[in-house]
Amino acid sequence: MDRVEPNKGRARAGTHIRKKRILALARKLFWQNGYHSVGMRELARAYGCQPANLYNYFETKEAILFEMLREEMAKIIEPIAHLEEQDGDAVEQLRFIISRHVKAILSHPRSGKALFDVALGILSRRNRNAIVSMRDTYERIVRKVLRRGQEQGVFLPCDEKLVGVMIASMVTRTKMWFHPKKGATVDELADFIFRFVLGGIQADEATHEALWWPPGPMDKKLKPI
Amino acid sequence: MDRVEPNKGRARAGTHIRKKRILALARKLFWQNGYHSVGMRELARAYGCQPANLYNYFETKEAILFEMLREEMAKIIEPIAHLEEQDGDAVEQLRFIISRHVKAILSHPRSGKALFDVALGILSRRNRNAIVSMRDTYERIVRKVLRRGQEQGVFLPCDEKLVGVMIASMVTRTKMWFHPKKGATVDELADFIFRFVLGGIQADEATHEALWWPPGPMDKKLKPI
DNA sequence: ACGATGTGAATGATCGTTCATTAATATCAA
DNA sequence: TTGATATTAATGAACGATCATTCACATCGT
Repeated sequence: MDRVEPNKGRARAGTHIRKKRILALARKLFWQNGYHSVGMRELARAYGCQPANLYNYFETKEAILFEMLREEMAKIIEPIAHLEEQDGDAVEQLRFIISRHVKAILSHPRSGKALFDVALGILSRRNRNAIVSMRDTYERIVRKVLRRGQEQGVFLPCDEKLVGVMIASMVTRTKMWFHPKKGATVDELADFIFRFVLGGIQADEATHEALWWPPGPMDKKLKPI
Repeated sequence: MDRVEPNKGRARAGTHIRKKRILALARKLFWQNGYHSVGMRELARAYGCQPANLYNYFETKEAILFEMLREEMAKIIEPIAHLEEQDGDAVEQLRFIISRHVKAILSHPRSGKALFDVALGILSRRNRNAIVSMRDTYERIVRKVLRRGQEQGVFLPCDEKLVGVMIASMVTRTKMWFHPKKGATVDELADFIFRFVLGGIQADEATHEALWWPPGPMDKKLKPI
């Protein structure tokens, strides 16, 4: 067991770095075993202290989950925030978004459970709103880029919301199955998803045209939540 | 509260249909609130009996989860099982697979948590193997169809495993966000995903060609778990 | 002295599960 | 048809375990 040796009673070593240490451990354990399966006892044991001590750094267990999710969402949003208003090649912007998103998702260690979705049901209304708001920001940026691409004529007329959901679905799920050891690297995976989103798998151009031109009756109609 | 009135002490009214009633309630509650959040007490209350009585029908709480997942996987696999060996138009077969999968995913009521992935970590090794085996069957069928399409020349040369994962990612995640009330119907959603998989969102044919022909270095290399 | 850091024991709640027991019904021999 | 017996269905109380959390107190650096 990789328990950390805490500075026993040693003050002024920095509350901040201790919080970060605990957060890093929580992130690892929560992703590996799920929020409900990881108790404060287990987290304290990994950190190397008694459970009670954790409450000197976080008010509740939920607060740990919240701060962790906030950090992760920030890591996803920050690199692409400038794309919301900035004009430019929409294709390259989409490539950038997918690449950064995949890297953020696969940055902290190994695979894990579907923590994010479970978490939204655990958080208090206030905390949940904060996380959902960040997710909405991500979705908004993606949609802006998708719309920009349509205006530039490089993307087909399509429902940006729906396409955005599809992209997020594919990217977030990589956490469940991707192992960089075997097969491709993270960069190659991101590149694959990007190209898959752009061009699909269809070889026949004529059928491609027939399917997507003119836009079907639902291309502009879908209203996902 | 929609509690069912059990046949109090009335024997021979059918163990089987009672198990099915409990299973239906468990499915609803597990998807709505998550496995860990739904206790045997809550399930018993919904069914209209004491918690102890549930153990006349299921050995453990995990057994309920397992049977429920087995049913759901069967509902996904059965309609497409014949496609594994049967030759035919791969495009239509893929359309059929996606359509059936979406319908199976969205058949039982409303939205919910990411139950499936969480569940795999809860199940015993034996039960987990059974479910994973069914999931593998689904993946195998999809890959067969994707390969068939490549041989027929209607799909681009690509990694069937990777494309299969992408399709499953998009479809399974619909459960999280799709509401048939607003916007499109289930059929329209399935059609969208199908067309998205086929053709992506790209408008420019030249770029499409450049991106996908010849196949990139990783198109045949990726080895997802 | 004071605040940061950590302990150890205890809290009430909830969890899945077990137990002995009862009521209603089905089965079947006399 | 009746009475004995077995089976199914359900009860209510309790079990031990674990959960997040609290509290009073100790330790140590500055």
